[in-house]
Order: sequence, then C-alpha cells, then structure tokens
Amino acid sequence: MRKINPHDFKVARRGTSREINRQIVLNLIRAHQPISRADLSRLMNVRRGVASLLVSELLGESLIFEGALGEAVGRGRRPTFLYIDSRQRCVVGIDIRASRTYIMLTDLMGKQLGVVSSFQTSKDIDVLTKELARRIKLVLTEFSEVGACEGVGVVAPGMVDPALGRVLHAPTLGWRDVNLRDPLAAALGIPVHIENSGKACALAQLWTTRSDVVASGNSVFVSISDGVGTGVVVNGEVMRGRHNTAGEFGHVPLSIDGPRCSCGATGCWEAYVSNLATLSRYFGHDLSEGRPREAGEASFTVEDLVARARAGDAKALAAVNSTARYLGLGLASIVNSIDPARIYIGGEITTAWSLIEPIVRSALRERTLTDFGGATEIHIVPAEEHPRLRGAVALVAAPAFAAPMVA
Amino acid sequence: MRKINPHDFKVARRGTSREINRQIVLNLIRAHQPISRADLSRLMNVRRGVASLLVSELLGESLIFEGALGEAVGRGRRPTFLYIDSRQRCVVGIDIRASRTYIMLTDLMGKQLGVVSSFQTSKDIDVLTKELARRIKLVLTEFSEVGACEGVGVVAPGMVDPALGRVLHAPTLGWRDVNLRDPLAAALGIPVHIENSGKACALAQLWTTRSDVVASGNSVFVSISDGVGTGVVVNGEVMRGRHNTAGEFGHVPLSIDGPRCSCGATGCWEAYVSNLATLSRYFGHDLSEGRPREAGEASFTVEDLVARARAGDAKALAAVNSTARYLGLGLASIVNSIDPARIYIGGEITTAWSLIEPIVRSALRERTLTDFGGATEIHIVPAEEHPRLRGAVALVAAPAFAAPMVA
DNA sequence: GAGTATATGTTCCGCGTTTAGACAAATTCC
DNA sequence: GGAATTTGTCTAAACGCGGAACATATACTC
Repeated sequence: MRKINPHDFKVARRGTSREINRQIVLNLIRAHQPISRADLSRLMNVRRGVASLLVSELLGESLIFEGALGEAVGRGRRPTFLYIDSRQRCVVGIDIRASRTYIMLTDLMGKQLGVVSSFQTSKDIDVLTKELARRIKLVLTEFSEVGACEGVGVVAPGMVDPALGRVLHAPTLGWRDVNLRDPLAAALGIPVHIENSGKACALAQLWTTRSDVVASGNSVFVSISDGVGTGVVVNGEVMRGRHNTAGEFGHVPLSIDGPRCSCGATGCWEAYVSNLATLSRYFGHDLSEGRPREAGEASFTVEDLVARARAGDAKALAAVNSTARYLGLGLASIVNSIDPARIYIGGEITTAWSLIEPIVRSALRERTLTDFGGATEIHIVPAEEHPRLRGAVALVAAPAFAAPMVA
Repeated sequence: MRKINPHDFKVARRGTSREINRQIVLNLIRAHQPISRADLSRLMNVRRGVASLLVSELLGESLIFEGALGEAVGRGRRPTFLYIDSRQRCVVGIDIRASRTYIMLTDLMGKQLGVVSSFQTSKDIDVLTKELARRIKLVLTEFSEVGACEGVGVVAPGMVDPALGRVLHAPTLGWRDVNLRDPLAAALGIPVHIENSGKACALAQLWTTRSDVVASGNSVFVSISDGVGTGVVVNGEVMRGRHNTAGEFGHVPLSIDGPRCSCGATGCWEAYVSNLATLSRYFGHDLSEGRPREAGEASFTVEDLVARARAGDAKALAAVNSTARYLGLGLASIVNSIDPARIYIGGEITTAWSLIEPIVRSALRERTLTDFGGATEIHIVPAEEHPRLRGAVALVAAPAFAAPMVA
C-alpha cells in the first residue's frame, strides 16, 4: 500500500499500459528464456495477440532475438524461442577501492569476458579519470569483436549521488563532492553510471537471483573488507534515503563503549568485524591507520589467518571465532530492523564460513526477536564472483529492465 | 528503479490507466481541497475532459462531493469546488495496550468525534473480543447521527500479520497466533483491520503529513512507552519485511553488555530509553517486571519525573538527561540505516522535549556519519494527538487512497 | 499418404481510455 | 449589451487491451 505523492506523481498516459506490459515481457523473457510468445501470453494471462505485438516491439529495438524453434510437447506448431539479446553488446565494470581499482568486461547479462585487471588507485581525481579512460579504451579495442559498449558502471566506497554522478564523500579516498561521471563519460563517449559499492552489490544480487521472495521483498548485502559496506533492498528497490546514505549498518553500534572506529565514533559493528579488527585481535594490538606495524604484519591477510585457523592455530581460530560472534550479533540488528528474506555476505572472512557458520547463527539467534528471524537465509558470495564488479555492471544493465514509474 | 518480480506481477489491463489516474485525482483532492476540475487538469497536465470523467466516477461512488462555487480570480465561469466526502461516514480506532484498551471515533479523514474512552485490557482473547464488540456498538449507536461505520482499525503491540488478521506474537499480552480480526468483524458486521502499533503510527503520519519529502521518501515513527515501538516507511510504503517484523529498532543494541531487556537479550535501545528504564535510573534500582516496587514507585510516571526535573530536582533531571542521551544515540542507528527525511517521536518522555532536545541532538550528531544525518528533522507527536489511535483509524481510511499495484 | 486434431503466431474488430478540439454556460470588463 | 475569459461537457481520433477468427506448422490416426 504505497502513498501517492500529491506533489510528484506520474499520470497514466495513452502509452502507459503498453510501457508496463513491455517491461513485464522483457523481464519474463529474462527470467524464463528460452520462452515462446504463447508461453508469455499464458504467464501474463493476456491474449497471444497482445504478447505478439509487445514481442515485435522488443524485436524491433533489438533487445531480444528469435532463436531456434523449440520442440513441440504434443502435436502442433513448434514455438519460436525468444532470448534477451546480449550479443554484440558489452559493459565495463569499475571497482574503485582505496588501494587498487579493478576493471572487468562483461556481456549485457553480466557474464564475464576476459580477465579482471587492476591498477593502483590514484587519489588525484584527474589522474584517476585519465588512467581509467585509457585502460577502458584499451580493453574495448582488445575485445572489439564482442561489439559496442553499452555503458560503464563505477562503484566507489562512500557516499555517492547517482543522479548527479558525484562522489559526495569518500573518507578512504579523501574525496569530497567529486564529479567522477561526467569527465569519464566525456573522455569515453559512453554513458557512465556511478553508485556506492554496497548498494550496487545489493542491486546486482537482486537482479541475478531467481528467488521470488528476494525479487519483490527485502534483502541486504554485507561486504566485509577494510570496512563494512552494506546495501539494502526494500520491496525490490535499493533503499537510498534522503541523502543517499541509507543502509550504513557498518556504523550501527554493538557497544557504544567499544573500540574506536574509523568513522570517529566508538563500538561500531565495523570496529568489531572489519579485517583490520580481526587481524588486530590476532596480533593482540591495534592495527588501525597510522599505527606502526610489526614485521610480517603488513602483508598478513585475513585469508592467511583463516588458513592458520584451519591448520589448527588456536590463537588464529580464537580471533576468527570472535569475529564470527560479532558478525552474528550485528546481523541481528539487520534482521530486527529490515527483516530481509535473505542476507548476502561477501569478504575475506567468508572463506572461513564452514568454520564459523554455527557461531554466527547462534549469535544471530541470541539477539533476534523471533525464530523466523534467527533462521534468516544467509548466502555467502565468494570473492571469485567479484560482487562489486558485478554490482558496477548491474548499474548499466538493470535500468533497461526496471519497472516503469507510475502513479 | 524497482525490479519486476517475474513470478508475481500485475499486467496492465484496459482499465489500469483509469485506475491509476482515478487514484491520483482522489489524492489531489485530498491534498488540495477545495479544488476544481480545471485545477485538477492543470495539476495533472491532462485535458479537462479527462479530469471531468474521473471526477464524475468518484462522485458516483460518493467518495467526493461538489461543494459551493469558488470565487473567480479574473473573469470567467466560477469553478465548482470538490471535497473528499467524509460526511456520514465514520471509523472506529482501537488501541490495545498491555494495561488498557482505548477507543476513538473519527470521521473518514481521521477527525476526532466524541471522546476517547478506555477499559482494562483482558488478556483472554474471547473476553476482550466480546467487550470490544459491546463497546464499539455502544459508541456507534450513541453517535448514530454521524452515519455508517466504514470500518474498525485495531493496533496491537507485537508481531501482527495484517493479511491474515492475526496477532502472531504479543509478549506483553501473552498472545501467540491469535485471530483478532475475524471474530470481531463477525460480531460487528463491519470490516476490521489490524496492524502492529508502530507500523500503524508511521502509516498515520505518512498519510497526514503535507511534506512531500516525507510523502514519497523514508520516515520513521518511534513510540516510547513501556517498550519502544517503531515503524518505518520506505518510498512511501510501510516496511513489512519477510515476516512482518521489520522496523524493530527497539531491540537494536546500544551495548551488547548493557542492561537486560524484556526481550531476553541485553543492552537493547529499549532497555535504555523505555519509561521503565528512565524511572529505574531515577530510583536507582531495577523496576522491571516481577521485581517488588517500593512505596510510591508504582504510580509514579515519567510525566511526574519530567515535572520534578522541570521543578529543579537534580536527580530527576539527571535521569531524564541520561535517557535523552541514549535516545539520541539510538536515533543515530536509525539515521545511519534508514536515512529518513523525518523522525517522529511519541511517548511520555517527549513532554520534556524542550529540556532534552539539545542533548538528543548532540548525541545523534556524535554517531551519525554525515552532517545531513545529524540534522535529520525530528517531530514530536504529543500524546493528545493519540498517535496510536490515529494509526488505527488510518488502517481503515488509507487503503482507499493508496496507489494501485502495477507491474 | 491423406485427414484430423492441436498448438503457435498473426490479423482484424470491438471497446475502453487518453488526446485534441469544439461548444455551451457563466462571469467580468469595457 | 458585447467581447473576452474561464469552467465544464461533449465528440471524434488515436492507441492499446480483449476476444475471436485465420493461417501455419506439427503429430497422430486410419
């Protein structure tokens, strides 16, 4: 039951019905491909004539194509299968992180083409833009046989305004109100989309899941690395909030008297479960920015820690388990406030998932109000799936499939 | 950018455009009344003919009525003003709380008729249903001149499934999976709607605000009494979650090592800012359920405490200020996760708002990530506005104005 | 192999709704 | 009293869903 905003609404025009049904057809083809016109009309509960017209419109725009004929189940004419046309179209995804920036080329549906490349992130926005433009052009000429590039998606840590194409505030990069989109788009001559990394990850999961409780319900993506990034989907839509800052569960406290966090406050969830926090716990002292590290600590990662824990290092296991417990306690806040159908978790610590799942679950149950909540689905997203890059790519591909704005 | 759920969507039919535009007209009349057909057509950017037809449909359903002629600004025919027809229709709101149950009669727009009455809540569901039916009938016969009753709205604390009409779990009442709606509807012969009290309060605020950033954005209602109830609105829609438990910020922790909460966990926000917590702080010992109270404590309320604080009682002021600080710290979690355009706060502690606002604000700023967040609008809802009862009433009135489900 | 049954995809017409414009009614200004 | 202007209604055209007929394609039957 949504309220109509009496100062900002969309009247239904003569073409609105068609626009709605066109998008439904497009989504059904995407979800069920290969699929015939007749099947579409049955799924939509409209006459075959209507489905046929909508399909021919999509064919005209080359958004879909007719493939081979399907096998007839019983007798009768064989159906012509329809597919989303992701041939000869590609998308570039960019993941800007504090240390390195990653580039991936995919087709329109997000299937990876070639390898992921990366380079050191320059905090100077002009240098970074030039370097990005150069490398994107390089990739596109190298893979020129895969067709034209539909767009570039960029994810960045921090506060992003996708409508303005600006990074409003990115503490780890030292950026404030930086226009990343327009210079890059101008240099490339290709549309560029930009979004916060947590929100983009949530978006990508939403658009690739087959689960219908996720598709039209709530879900949360939690990305645990140097910091904790989160993206929240409510009613099938990424939650933005008034200032594009919604979904920052990383800075919801576990204990307001807890350890200092990079954000300046104390006891944030991030301060308990970030990679830095986990490693600090192992080494027995604070590793946060600016403090000197002892020999061997600098290159030691959470993956190394997990390997040691699996190998039987009791101290390593204790550090990992401790993070697991805090992870579960923080997830409880997400469950209590958002009640998502599913939580996605990405980040290095998830390599230990088989070790830590029981601890995470029990901590989650400890603080959730209902048994349902304690049993909330948790999906691990491995690093090899490149969730952030997939999120960046989704920024380009998803809008074509989105529901039209109405009422 | 909303995703279309490929397993649960609504195709646009022949009448869909009209349905959409009909609801827009209804909402525009509600928001701008008195308003003429010509003004409607200008606001909607459609021809006067379309507005005229939609209006005549609404007139036929008696949802609106034609009032007096307006004054012509320049020359030309005078416009006929249109109004939402809330004459000869009334709504009953019921607020079930652990101790007492409240009844209020309003017109369709939520304007109070008569006085709020109350009686002691029976935890036996059959007894309560019978007593409710008896008292509602009494009120309706007493006010029979205000016309037919359109429906009864009921709010209850705890986990409610509005679709099933059931209270799934209400700890303070000892209810588990109780059907409150159907027996009451059967006894009265009137439709009954039921909802969690926090969600209903949020709904009522959404539907009565004039602010358009609230109307189509995020807002949160926080109700502080014996417990902490919250309702969250995202994109102009109450957030339900997978199991109707979304929005429970009362049990997000401030400190996982903090005081024990009624929910069984420790350090929940509720355990810091509920009335019980505030009073316990004043008396210097735990007042929670089951513990013996000393003489005079039982009838001493937060309003009494605020009165003493205002009168200069240092101990009282300290208790109130302490609650204020925790209130602000908890609100920061709401701001960081939801980024609402506005937060509404109700409950006895708000009688001290002029005293505590600076403390709440500074605590909020302490833990919010951006200056915008720290400056989030906070609106106090005084008890005299009966937010819970207004929420109950909104359950009946709001659906008629909701946006149609499409795509 | 011809005929029949069945499924797919296209085409045509009816009807509801928006779009555009004309017209009557009402009011003010000159 | 007449011109100008605004409101509200009405009519025809354009567009898209609803329903049904028709051509096409395939399998089964005799």
